[in-house]
Amino acid sequence: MSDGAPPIPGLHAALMRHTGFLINRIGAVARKRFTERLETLGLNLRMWGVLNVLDAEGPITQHVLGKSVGIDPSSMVSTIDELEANGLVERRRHPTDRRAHALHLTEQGRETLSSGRRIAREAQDELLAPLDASERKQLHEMLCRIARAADDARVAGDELAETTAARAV
Amino acid sequence: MSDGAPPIPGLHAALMRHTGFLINRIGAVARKRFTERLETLGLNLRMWGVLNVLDAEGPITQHVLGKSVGIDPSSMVSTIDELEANGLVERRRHPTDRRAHALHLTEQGRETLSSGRRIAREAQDELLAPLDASERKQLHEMLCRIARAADDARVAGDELAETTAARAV
DNA sequence: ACAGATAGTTAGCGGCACAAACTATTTCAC
DNA sequence: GTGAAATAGTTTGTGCCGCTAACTATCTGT
Repeated sequence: MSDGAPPIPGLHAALMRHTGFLINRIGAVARKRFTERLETLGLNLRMWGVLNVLDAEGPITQHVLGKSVGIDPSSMVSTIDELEANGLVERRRHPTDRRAHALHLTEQGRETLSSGRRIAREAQDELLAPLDASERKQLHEMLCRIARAADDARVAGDELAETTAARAV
Repeated sequence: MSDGAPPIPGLHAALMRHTGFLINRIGAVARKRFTERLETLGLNLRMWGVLNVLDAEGPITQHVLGKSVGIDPSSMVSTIDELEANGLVERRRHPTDRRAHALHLTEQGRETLSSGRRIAREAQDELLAPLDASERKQLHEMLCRIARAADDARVAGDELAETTAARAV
């Protein structure tokens, strides 16, 4: 650091070589930045994900919601607790299943979501600043494929585990 | 869930739209998988990063190493502790600065690193399976640009903070 | 020689993902 | 129908990780 030119940059070439490292690192930065911005709305990442899916899917249960956002059931409890305390979501009675809740987005929830979307757009523009429009599209498409494949593998792994467990019984 | 076809996939469209969400999600999956595999070598992610940079940069101090890998000084202590306990790294005397350690990679460290590289290659191939060679190259190049920009912003932010602090004094 | 910066260490906090155990309810097999 | 197993939600606890603050030892600049 005392040398004139920095002998070692913040990101070392030996690590930049690995695509996995880059994704991991960028993901961490993106998460951190976006989390900071969401705080201005009283939201965290999980709450933001919940609002999005809830808006798209109408009233659903915590279980299904958790699957869609990638939150396990126990973490879902506190997430919904907070959202409900802030008046963004309501736990209503499920029409047919008395074990389950039907989660409803409130009007305020919808408003907060739309503010969140603006913040998300800003954060994304900032993150993808080095890319032009067509590159962003390419990147997005490739990431979609990777995410799908990774999720398929996860689901397949789950089913395999279940099958194995069943076989063991 | 009781419907025949799954009404909601593991990754919901409302979230897949956001590139930031995808990067974040994929980063988490990649991290998790790679971490599991590294366990077979008795390594975690931070230790793996340290070995890589140490191999590339020869003996350096913990401070400089931390900057390169993205580990803060306090976390670096336990990381090096573990590596030293496993005989992969040695804390030797720094030739000119008695406060600092000169970190050396041992022969065993080099061997473990090369096993780690094989594991990293496998994990990367698995993650990027949906992409062909030219797409992987494109993706990598774009991610490099994003990571550089993000890191530059971070450094600039640090310097701004320092300047502001200095001005305040 | 003294003030301030720097390298390393220790301790502790807060957030998060995950697992285990529990209650209430539903579903399925018989 | 009735009992067994599965499911929705909740509570509690555990371990990891990144971060901060405080401390000692040493270096640097004037």
